[in-house]
Amino acid sequence: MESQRLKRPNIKKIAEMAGVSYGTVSRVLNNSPLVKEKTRKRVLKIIKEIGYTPNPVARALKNKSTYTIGLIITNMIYPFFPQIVQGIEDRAAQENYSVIICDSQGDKEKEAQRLMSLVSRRIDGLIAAPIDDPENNNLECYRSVIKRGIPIVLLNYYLPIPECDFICVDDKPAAEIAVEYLIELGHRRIAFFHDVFSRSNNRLLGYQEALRRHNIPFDESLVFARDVKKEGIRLSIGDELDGYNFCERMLKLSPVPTAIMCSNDAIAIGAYRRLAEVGLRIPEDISVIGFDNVSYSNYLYVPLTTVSQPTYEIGKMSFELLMERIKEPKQKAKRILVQAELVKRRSCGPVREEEVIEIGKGIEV
Amino acid sequence: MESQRLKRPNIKKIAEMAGVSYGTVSRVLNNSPLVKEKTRKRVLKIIKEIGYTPNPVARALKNKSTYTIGLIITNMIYPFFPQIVQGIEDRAAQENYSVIICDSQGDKEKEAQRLMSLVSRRIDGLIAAPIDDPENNNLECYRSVIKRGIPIVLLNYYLPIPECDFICVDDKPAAEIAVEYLIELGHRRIAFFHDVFSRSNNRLLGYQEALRRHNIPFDESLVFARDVKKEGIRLSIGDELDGYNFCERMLKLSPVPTAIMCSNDAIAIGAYRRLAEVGLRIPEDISVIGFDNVSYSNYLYVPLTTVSQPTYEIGKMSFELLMERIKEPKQKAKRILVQAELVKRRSCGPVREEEVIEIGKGIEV
DNA sequence: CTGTTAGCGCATTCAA
DNA sequence: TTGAATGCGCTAACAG
Repeated sequence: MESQRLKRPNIKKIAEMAGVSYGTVSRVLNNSPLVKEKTRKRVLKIIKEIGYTPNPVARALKNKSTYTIGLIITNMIYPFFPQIVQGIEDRAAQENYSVIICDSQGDKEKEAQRLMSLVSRRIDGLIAAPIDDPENNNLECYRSVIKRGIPIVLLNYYLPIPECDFICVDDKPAAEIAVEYLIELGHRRIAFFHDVFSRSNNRLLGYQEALRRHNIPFDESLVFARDVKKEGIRLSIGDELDGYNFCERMLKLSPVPTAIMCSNDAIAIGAYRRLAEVGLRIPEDISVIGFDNVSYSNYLYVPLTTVSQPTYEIGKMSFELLMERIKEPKQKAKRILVQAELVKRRSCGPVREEEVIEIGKGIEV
Repeated sequence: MESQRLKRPNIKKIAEMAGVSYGTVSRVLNNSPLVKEKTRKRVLKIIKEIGYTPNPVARALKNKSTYTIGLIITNMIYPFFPQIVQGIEDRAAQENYSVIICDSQGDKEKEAQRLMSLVSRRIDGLIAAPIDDPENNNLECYRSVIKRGIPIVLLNYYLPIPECDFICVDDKPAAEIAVEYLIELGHRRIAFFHDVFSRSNNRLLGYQEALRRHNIPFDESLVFARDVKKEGIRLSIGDELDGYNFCERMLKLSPVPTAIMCSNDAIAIGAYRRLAEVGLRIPEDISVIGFDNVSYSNYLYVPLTTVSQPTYEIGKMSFELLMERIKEPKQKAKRILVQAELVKRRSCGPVREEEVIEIGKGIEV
């Protein structure tokens, strides 16, 4: 049963070798000023010589702090997350924290299981992107984490728990700026392609706000979304297909919209594909804007204008938020909205003069 | 200094409430048969009532096993990794293991630092995708991990440490099959676009092997690679630009190759872009094959034929390899090569009859 | 400044 | 079948 781990030197061994008590070694390790410089030097020398590192497990048992945080995300595959994780991990490493990664894969049971596992592991804090579904999330589980005294920084999706900090990109103005850009180019009939996340609702709000500001009536038939009731909540994987399908449906509208605002780049690339099949040129016939600025968006056959989120930075900030809260557990919860930025490339152009778009001369498929 | 953690019930508390000694509670927790059924029931009831979970920190201190593994990868952003991580994490969770994630970002110092941190945390094992550079890796650090008695499963890049297991996609035959497919379509002048990883050397080998088998002489001028000496080893980020540049250079060749084998999809999309600019049609004028089968590859303006690696499965397998080794530390190291698969889409077609390709009628850029 | 010692929560051995 | 006691490696309080 006992694992085959090698016997590692411990504090007693060091003490013995240095000819001091192990309390003294502990003081050296913790930079206590109550050690004579000479003794400290001697102890440090021995420590270096045999490559001793204090056992964090024992330390954690004593201190009730594991120097470990949990990170739970909805899906690594979604291109938003890897950089976030990178930002968190990088910042955490600087502070000697380790990050336990958990991927709920959008599955409520998995999320609950991971949450309990993390709690039982005595993590010092949690950064969590909860499952983005108001009707089917693990709110109570998250509450119980807080009740256990473990601070939480929420990412992307807010849960109504007053003790939690929250960080997210400010989607509404981001989308608003993007749509406004289209309007300035003369577009008035702008479609909106939706994914299943509530964040894209905020983007929709931004879209509507931009229209309102320019006195363009909101036309619900221009908003395309997956039918969650029929198809169930699925993760973002496969948004390309959604974009493709939305576009197909959109092209049956009359008149055809002259621009599309997509709630992510995967949707945009799906739309691109359908437009190409049908022979519509971007941006001459139709303009497209994406969201996320994924790496390939600049290399589509027409480089995509898209909204860029500072993902690495968000990761870094969320770790810093968590640190603050670990240090000051009682401070008022913060809600941080990060500004995104419109990256203008070639997929948007002035609206066409003529209204009628001819369809059907496209690439053979 | 002491963190504000809530006092959690411990084994003594349970014992007290159940009216037994805490040794008995421990036995219940560890499914010892030396407990009367009635006592067990009573104890379990109390445990459930107050939601007690044993403290894994204390347990680890006692058992010398933390039920934690380390995972170190070269870069989350590289699309290969997220699914690997997902596979590992998912499988680990099933076995009650936690995964500490580390991202070296291709930086040798970071990798060394993470490695030491992981070791000092007493992880039970390590899955590592080491920095892929024969002249500048942390071989000695990895050796010292092994010396500490911590087993390692190597991912992607083999380090000459006999105790390490190894798992990777079998790149050579994968590329070979892809190139063979092009040859069967009649192509004889096939370019190869390289990234900076040693794995793509194996793909190059596969390319050469396929040529050899069909008596096509290898022409070095058809192989395009970034000049690592001049530009330094950089991570895969930005491969799109490489693909674009390679393609630009390739198009100056005379005669222009009729097909391109790319060592990843990002390179392929960059090549696509350049081909579009110049008005070359895929696959009528030129065929393209990628590698990785990233999610968008099916949605390029011509769906990309590409080599698909079972990434999630590889993650899962690497965890299982590690488990085996933790249980049987002395067994002979395994080296597993996973087969990849060619996904045929629309980017490849029969070679053109005429040899001369006209360039310059492309999309205005 | 330094040595001694009492736990942290648990698994396990030894008695009973 | 159960209780008592020891120690895992460390920190911190106390005593000197």
